[in-house]
Amino acid sequence: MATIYEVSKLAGVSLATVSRVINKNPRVSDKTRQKVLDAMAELGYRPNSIAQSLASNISNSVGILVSELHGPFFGQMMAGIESELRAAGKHVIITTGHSEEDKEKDGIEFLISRNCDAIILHVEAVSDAYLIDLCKGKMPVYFMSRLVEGLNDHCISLDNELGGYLATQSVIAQGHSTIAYIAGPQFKADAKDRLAGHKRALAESNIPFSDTLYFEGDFKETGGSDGLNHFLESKQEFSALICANDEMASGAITYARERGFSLPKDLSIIGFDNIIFARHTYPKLTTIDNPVNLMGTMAAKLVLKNIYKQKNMSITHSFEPTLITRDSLICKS
Amino acid sequence: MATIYEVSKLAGVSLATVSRVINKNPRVSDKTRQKVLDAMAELGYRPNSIAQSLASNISNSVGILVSELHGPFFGQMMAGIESELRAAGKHVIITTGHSEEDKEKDGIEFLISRNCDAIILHVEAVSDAYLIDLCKGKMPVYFMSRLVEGLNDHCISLDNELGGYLATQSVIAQGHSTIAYIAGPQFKADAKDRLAGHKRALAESNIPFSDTLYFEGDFKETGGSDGLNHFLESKQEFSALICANDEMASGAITYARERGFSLPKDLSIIGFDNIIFARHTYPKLTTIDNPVNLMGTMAAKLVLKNIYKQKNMSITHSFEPTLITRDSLICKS
DNA sequence: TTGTAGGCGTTATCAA
DNA sequence: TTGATAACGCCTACAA
Repeated sequence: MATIYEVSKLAGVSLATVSRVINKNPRVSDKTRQKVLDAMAELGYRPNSIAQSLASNISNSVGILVSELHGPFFGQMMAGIESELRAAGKHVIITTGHSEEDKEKDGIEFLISRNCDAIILHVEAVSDAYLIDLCKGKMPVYFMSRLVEGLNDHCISLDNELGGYLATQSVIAQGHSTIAYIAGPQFKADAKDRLAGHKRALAESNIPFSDTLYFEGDFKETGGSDGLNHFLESKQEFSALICANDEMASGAITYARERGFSLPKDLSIIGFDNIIFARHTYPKLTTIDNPVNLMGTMAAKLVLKNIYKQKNMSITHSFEPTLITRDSLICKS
Repeated sequence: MATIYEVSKLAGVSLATVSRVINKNPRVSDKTRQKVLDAMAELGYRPNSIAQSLASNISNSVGILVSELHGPFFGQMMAGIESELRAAGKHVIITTGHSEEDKEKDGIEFLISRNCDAIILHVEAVSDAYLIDLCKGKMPVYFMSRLVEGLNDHCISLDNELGGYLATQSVIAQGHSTIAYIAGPQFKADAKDRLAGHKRALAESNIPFSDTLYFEGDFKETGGSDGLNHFLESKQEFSALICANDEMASGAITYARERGFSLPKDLSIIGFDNIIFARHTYPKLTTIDNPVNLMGTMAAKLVLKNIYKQKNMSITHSFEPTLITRDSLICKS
């Protein structure tokens, strides 16, 4: 592979001049620039990004930590981040945390050791205190889908409490008053917030929150089936089921049918996140939209603005969920 | 951040010695090694991976190009690749090609300019000739889910023809003889192979292939609904529908119900890929399993073996699809 | 507008 | 077993 040195020789100019045209420094005469460009083309020259990084202390890469690489939620998020960053010539280094504290810390270490210019984290298991500490370090850190106290400027987050409220309010509006709730893992902030919103909506309508109609799931399909099974075993009456995410709602729908339910007549179900697949359940899932793709691009813009000093980036830190009405939630008969 | 130089000073040894302990070179006395280790700990030293890369010409990163970051198929694939590579201390740089020739080439360029040690490609739009040419270059290249003529050692692929055959054979075995087929985009090799398998099974049972029962979809949900709509409009009779992937099958299922079908009684449907969600359609989707996650780890192992010279890596280049029986395919009544 | 020279933090080749 | 010292390919004052 040709180096800057060979280009300079062929073009008959100095290293510095070649470097200038590579970096689009305007202080080069058009004539010289053309000579250099020609030489680069002739040699098939490509800058060595590693050497650039070492010399400039900028790696043009941003680290991303997500819980999982698969799954509709993270897919949308990564797609949003990557497309925005890629368009700016930055690349993403992606790793996973699997929602486990050790693995998340491990992943962060990994990213830091890779000399990213910044890292965007979707962490769930690690504590706020740890993150606050992390932010004191040299590596710029940003958070997706998580609001860390005192670090608002570093966060792109969804108002999960409002989403939880919206879901429950919609259910109540359809005349339901016996409502089961399958929550996400309560060590996850968004799961906790959604539950809080649920309780607020309940309280607002003077419906007591009942422990026997509450189940803590795992945010996966199994959480939905396990939860529903739990409620069914307990012989509680309920006409609606709220799931803290769409995967659990899918699991619940599938399981409900296995148990002989006719949906949505026998049971109304609402989800959360509006993953792509939500419109392909039967009945089509009524859910709360989580604009995670948009939030991904926003996180990327935040990095572009703060780290790479790009202008004209208007940042929205906080997003609001909205109700998506489909067929799985109907009036209580 | 501390450098190797500061460590050497604190430990009272030379740069070279510190470098040796970093690289686990055994030609260092235990005593010296300990001194160095202590110094590193005291300074919180972390090797600068960029400098390492520049000096050693190894970046410890492998580039991945997938069509999309979202979507159940690519999620599984990336998860497989990443977990295997990450365990070996390598990192992945992920970018997208969107199944468009220009963008795929662009992504490959991008990855090459990033000095990856190798790249793993899931490309669909680019020609075999281009890939063969690419392989002549300096960058080691591997292919996921695609068999390039003459580059078998570089490929991890699925026998799509067999999968297509299996699907159709299963449908025929259930007594169906009027069978509609929604294919994937025919510029994609796997879509073409699946169709070939379909035709072979048809021929084997002396069922003529009918153009009027063929539709070329887009591998997305819309392909399923569009295709089914097309067949319905054409007033053809058919008792079974084969979709070349699960997303299209989902779309078809949803659309069939909108058109008043009772599934699977009125229409049997089979998919391909066995994405996670396939068990949550209604009826649960009978499909062909595509072990893409496993194939991802295999691609990673291939790189680990060939590029990073890891031992004990047994490689399987070719995978076989299997039938997954659920509820969407039943006997012709 | 262009060139010179030092430095970025390691690895690797020789010697010792 | 250890230590000098020259790469690695590029950026960036500083000088001209």
